[in-house]
Amino acid sequence: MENLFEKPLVTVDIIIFTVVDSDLKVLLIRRGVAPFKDMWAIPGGFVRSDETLEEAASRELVEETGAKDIYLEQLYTFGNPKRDPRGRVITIAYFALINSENIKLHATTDASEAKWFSIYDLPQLAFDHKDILDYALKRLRWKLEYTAIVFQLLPKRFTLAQLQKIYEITFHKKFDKRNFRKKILILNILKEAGAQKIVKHRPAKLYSFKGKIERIIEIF
Amino acid sequence: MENLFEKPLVTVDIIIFTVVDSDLKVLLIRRGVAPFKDMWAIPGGFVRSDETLEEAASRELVEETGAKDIYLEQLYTFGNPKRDPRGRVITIAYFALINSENIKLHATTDASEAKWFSIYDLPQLAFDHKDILDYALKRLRWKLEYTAIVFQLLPKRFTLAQLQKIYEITFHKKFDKRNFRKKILILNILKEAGAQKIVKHRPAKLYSFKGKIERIIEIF
DNA sequence: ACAAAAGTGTTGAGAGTACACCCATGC
DNA sequence: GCATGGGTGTACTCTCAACACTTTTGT
Repeated sequence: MENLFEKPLVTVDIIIFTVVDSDLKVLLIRRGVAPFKDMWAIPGGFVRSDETLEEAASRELVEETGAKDIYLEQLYTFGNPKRDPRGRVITIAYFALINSENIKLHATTDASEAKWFSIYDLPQLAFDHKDILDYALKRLRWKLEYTAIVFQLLPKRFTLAQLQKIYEITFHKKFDKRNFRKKILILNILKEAGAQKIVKHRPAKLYSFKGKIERIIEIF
Repeated sequence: MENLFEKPLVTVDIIIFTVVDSDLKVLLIRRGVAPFKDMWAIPGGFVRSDETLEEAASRELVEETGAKDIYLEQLYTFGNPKRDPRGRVITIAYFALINSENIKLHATTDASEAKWFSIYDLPQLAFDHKDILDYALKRLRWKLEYTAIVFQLLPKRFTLAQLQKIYEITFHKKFDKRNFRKKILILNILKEAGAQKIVKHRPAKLYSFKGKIERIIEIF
């Protein structure tokens, strides 16, 4: 009866999404220890007693990617008593969006153990991490549809084609170019920011996101 | 350094909403012990080591209201290290929707200590429970707007006026009767289910929700 | 001149909004 | 017959989806 109220371990896991090479990717790490040794897993770690959950997630994010000031949002808390064979571990999952520019700057952390995987071509995952990832993907799609979160996946200046590409990748379907551009531009959230250089075809206009990002994302 | 990784306590808290007397209400309990003795708080309790988080929430729900098979959904996890003055307590908040019929059946649990409060007229709350409640209300509004969750707040058979009333209460504004009815009926999710009796005016048609509730609610 | 991607408008269908009167019942 | 809430239709606006050709640049 006593251990019925035993304290669980509490971790945060972070699903880190990015779009590179026309593909939606997620960062996974290879486990060095049992259980699930050598399998791929979502990065995470224990919550320290002096930090908030968001601080814990943010700290793990910096440890894995070196990237600071990244969009981070709490996803869901997974607490099935059997999810970790070693004992009760409750994990608060976060998801993070990082743009391809930041990746290139910081891809050097522990490179032998961390790798970007296409969301459409995943290895087998440790624990219940496949469920967590499925949930994260659902949330990402929803957020792209109903909020202005997409700009977290883009560099400061981008073309409308890049923007459209992100939607096509995450929703796994094509959109009509004219309708897409009309829909975005009518929102009046972009401002023109010069033009591409050094391309071997007609250079596209560059845009940047006008609003304070926080303001628009707060739809939820 | 050792207690930096001390295990936190983990609780679930449940925000239980209902609509009665043309008002949106939430169930609160009066605390019998310090800290915040005699203040009102969201019901909750510790997660046992053999149960899932949802089972813990469901168990607390039964303990507070006696009601089973109630709609329950995970809301958010609150883990600020200072949220409980006694030490680190992480709480996974759930929210539940219960219809007024069920309330009347089970309002007898520990009645001196539990009470329904209008969401628009709340007492001061213990801990960070006001934040949790604000968050729950946002989620409820969002869900009402974009999912078929409203039927969880209604008895099996209901009138369109009752349905409209719930929207007016939670969004705190009036809707046009003709447009509202058109919008609902065109969705083709209701079926007629007889008529009211014993009313002192023209009796309204009763409707019931056609779909499997789970199917439609899964929008998120 | 050709390859490659950028850029641009119109039409039709459906959804949302505004708005006011008659109907069925109990007393 | 009157008080109470129930029930109904139309016209306008706006948003969304379908659809194909011209423009600019580098080679």
